[in-house]
Amino acid sequence: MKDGPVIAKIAALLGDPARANMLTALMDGRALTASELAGLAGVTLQTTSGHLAKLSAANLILMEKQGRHRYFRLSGADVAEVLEGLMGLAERTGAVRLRTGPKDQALRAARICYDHLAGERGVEMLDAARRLHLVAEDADVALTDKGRDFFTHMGLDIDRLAKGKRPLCRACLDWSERRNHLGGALGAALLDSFIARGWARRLEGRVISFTPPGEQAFRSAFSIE
Amino acid sequence: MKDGPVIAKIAALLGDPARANMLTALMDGRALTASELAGLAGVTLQTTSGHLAKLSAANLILMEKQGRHRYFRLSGADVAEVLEGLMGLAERTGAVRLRTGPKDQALRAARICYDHLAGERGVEMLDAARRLHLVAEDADVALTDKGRDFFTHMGLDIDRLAKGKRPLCRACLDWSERRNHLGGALGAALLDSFIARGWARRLEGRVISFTPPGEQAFRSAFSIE
DNA sequence: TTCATAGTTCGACGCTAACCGAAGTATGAA
DNA sequence: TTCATACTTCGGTTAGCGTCGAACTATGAA
Repeated sequence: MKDGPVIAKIAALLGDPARANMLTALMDGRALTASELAGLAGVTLQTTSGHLAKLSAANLILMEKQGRHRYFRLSGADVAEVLEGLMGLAERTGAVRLRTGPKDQALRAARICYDHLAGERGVEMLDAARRLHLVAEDADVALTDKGRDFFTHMGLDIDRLAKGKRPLCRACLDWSERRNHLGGALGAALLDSFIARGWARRLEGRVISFTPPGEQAFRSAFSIE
Repeated sequence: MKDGPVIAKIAALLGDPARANMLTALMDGRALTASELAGLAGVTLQTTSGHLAKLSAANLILMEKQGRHRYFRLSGADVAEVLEGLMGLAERTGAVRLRTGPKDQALRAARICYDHLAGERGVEMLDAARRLHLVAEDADVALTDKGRDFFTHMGLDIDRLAKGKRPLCRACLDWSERRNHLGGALGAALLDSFIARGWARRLEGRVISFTPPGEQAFRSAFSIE
């Protein structure tokens, strides 16, 4: 009698087809933009915006702003578990996952995100930087002393970069990988550096193409693989 | 995209406060009547009837007719689990259970159900009969050869009872215990027998009062405790 | 600055569903 | 048979909410 309404409040949120579509699309933990969710749910962007606001207010999803994009993800595994339970109750057959993100393989491999490296290479680089203790997880991402030495040795002027208004390091959500890569002034400087060294170059659109020796040098520099 | 609507269909059923109240009241596996559920949910009987029809159509609950009563129970533990999950999402505190059924302790202990024994004694008796293999679970409940000997030895004329139109054995849902007790011609004959032996007698209303030696004889006959 | 894209807010429309009164059915009691 | 209880069905009202068009804000690109 007391717990009915509280259950109903949450269940009602899951009980709309459009919202349920959005939530199931997020079930594998990826983050999607409002536009992507609108397409998946089959409703307009205005409608989607309203739905996402409700889901956020109930803390079922979290929002991460990124420029003019807003990425939404489930707030936790428990949400996915309840959805799984509901699927079980509905005696569902296997879920069909829609592939999102750039279809072009080149875009997936490496691309520019505003001004820094994104895609598989970008995510690999931040993973490596963490593994090598070049950066530490602070509120966001912070450069370590070791990292300062490392990037200085690479030819970057960290002090100059740190002077600007822009944060030196920024964890940036990757569009295709759905994981973080390195943004901020450092991320931008690194991409500039890679291009200056001839490791990679910009192609049409946002594609970044590493040359074979360039990719090898990149991997070697960050001890990848 | 394909599983959203199927989730939504179930979730929408849980998303109405009145239905959620009913379902949470059923979460401990007991069976309740439509009237009881109406009271718990705070809606009229008509409204409740409609809700229960929807929940039944979705196979979230099962209905068991019993004279002019209709008992409803959850169709399975998975329903309760999903409800638990939703409660968890809602960060609920402990649930408050409403006590249902006869408040009078005497009624709970033993009473007449139409014409046979119900309450704690009734449930104990059917449990014992199963344990002693006097009855077997058929579509309903069926007398075994061993049971036929047992009850014949007790002085019952099983052949005569079996000749009537009325089923010999019937599993009957107990009002207070929310579990089955033994009804049917055999159940009625047994209660008659207990009263004839002086083990128990009817008091005002539906209360059946076992005498202390009568209860002892009853327990001894069915090897209870 | 100007334009384009991403997203939100507002307002109005329309549909669904919860709700209850009233009437009808089914079962038990007297 | 008559009455009472338990429940269902029907009909009409009402309220909530999902939906989209249009306008507005914010960010990035040129």
